[in-house]
Amino acid sequence: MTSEQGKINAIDGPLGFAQHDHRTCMSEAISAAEARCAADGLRFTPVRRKVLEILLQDHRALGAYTILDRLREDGFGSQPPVAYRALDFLVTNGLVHKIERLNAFIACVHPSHSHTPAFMICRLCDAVAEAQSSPARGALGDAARATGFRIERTVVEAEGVCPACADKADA
Amino acid sequence: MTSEQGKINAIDGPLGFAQHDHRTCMSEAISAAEARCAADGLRFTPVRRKVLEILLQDHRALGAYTILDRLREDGFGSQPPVAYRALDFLVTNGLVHKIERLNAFIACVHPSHSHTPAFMICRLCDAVAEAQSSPARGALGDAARATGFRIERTVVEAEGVCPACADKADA
DNA sequence: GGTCTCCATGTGATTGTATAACATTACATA
DNA sequence: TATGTAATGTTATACAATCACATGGAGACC
Repeated sequence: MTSEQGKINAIDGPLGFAQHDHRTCMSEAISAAEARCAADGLRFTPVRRKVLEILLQDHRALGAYTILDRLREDGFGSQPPVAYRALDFLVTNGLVHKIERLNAFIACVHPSHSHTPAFMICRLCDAVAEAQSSPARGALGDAARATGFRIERTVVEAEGVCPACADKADA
Repeated sequence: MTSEQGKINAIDGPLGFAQHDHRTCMSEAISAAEARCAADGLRFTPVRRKVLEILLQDHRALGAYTILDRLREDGFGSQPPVAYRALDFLVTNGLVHKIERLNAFIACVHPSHSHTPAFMICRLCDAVAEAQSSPARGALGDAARATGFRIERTVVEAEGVCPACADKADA
């Protein structure tokens, strides 16, 4: 992205740690989710859509009760299971990821293809960036094979300092 | 280290899924913790020792409130901060690890040298085995370098089925 | 020996996260 | 319209974590 356009397009802050055009990003993600659910015979109901929208709007990890508050503001049910069930659906179908370290949830940045996500979490500003990982190919995979453990799912989360916060610290 | 008879001398890799001599394992771990604290000028107080003993006894991940119950049984304070503060100390100094996926804690199997632990968690019996990892050397490390993210700590946890439970399923 | 300070411990209260159990509604389709 | 199923709603509660503040002991210092 060019420097001039970067400024213009960077209306809504970082996707992970980088600037991006947020308006199109959000509508595209919703469309992708609709397509995905239609293709797989899943029901993209109002609550589920709303929860995904909430997560896409902020583009950061939100706790379940923050999500619940926003659901209430929009006239949906306000009891915990309402949020948790929607989150379950979205996580199960790869549209949202849970950040275990934060007990929080974040919209997936490329929900189209199945993947093994890894996350970088800034301990100063709580920004979260999604990356790829393949932990089953490294030392962990070796250990699993050696002991006969069958890996079904992995959690890979790195905690540290994002570029923006590192710059601030320098200044 | 000198086990009297050969029945269970299997001090092999992932302690979680393998048999091992538990009595010596426990006393050795406590001694190691004592030595470590003495060397670093840390206070290995009764509560902290007790919490480590509780975790070593079970050799599995325990929730904070389970630990708290056992502390109470042994005459220690019974309010959450008592357990959490001891756990903070033990985690900070590498004697105990937190399993984010389970919101639970487990004693480290080799607290002597600093390391980047990875865990294999059986979703059927909740057994946890500790292994080594080096996620900063793989795809995650590449992503971090590319974006300028400075990794300080990583969480690597694999969920799946342990050998014992897989055998049961076959039978 | 005093006393001061630091740190650990203890307690009560509160906030946040997650699920159990059950009632009701919406929807497809037979 | 009747029926089965999935989704939603509600109450209540269990589990996880932190805040605020009081107490007490060990060591440093005069």
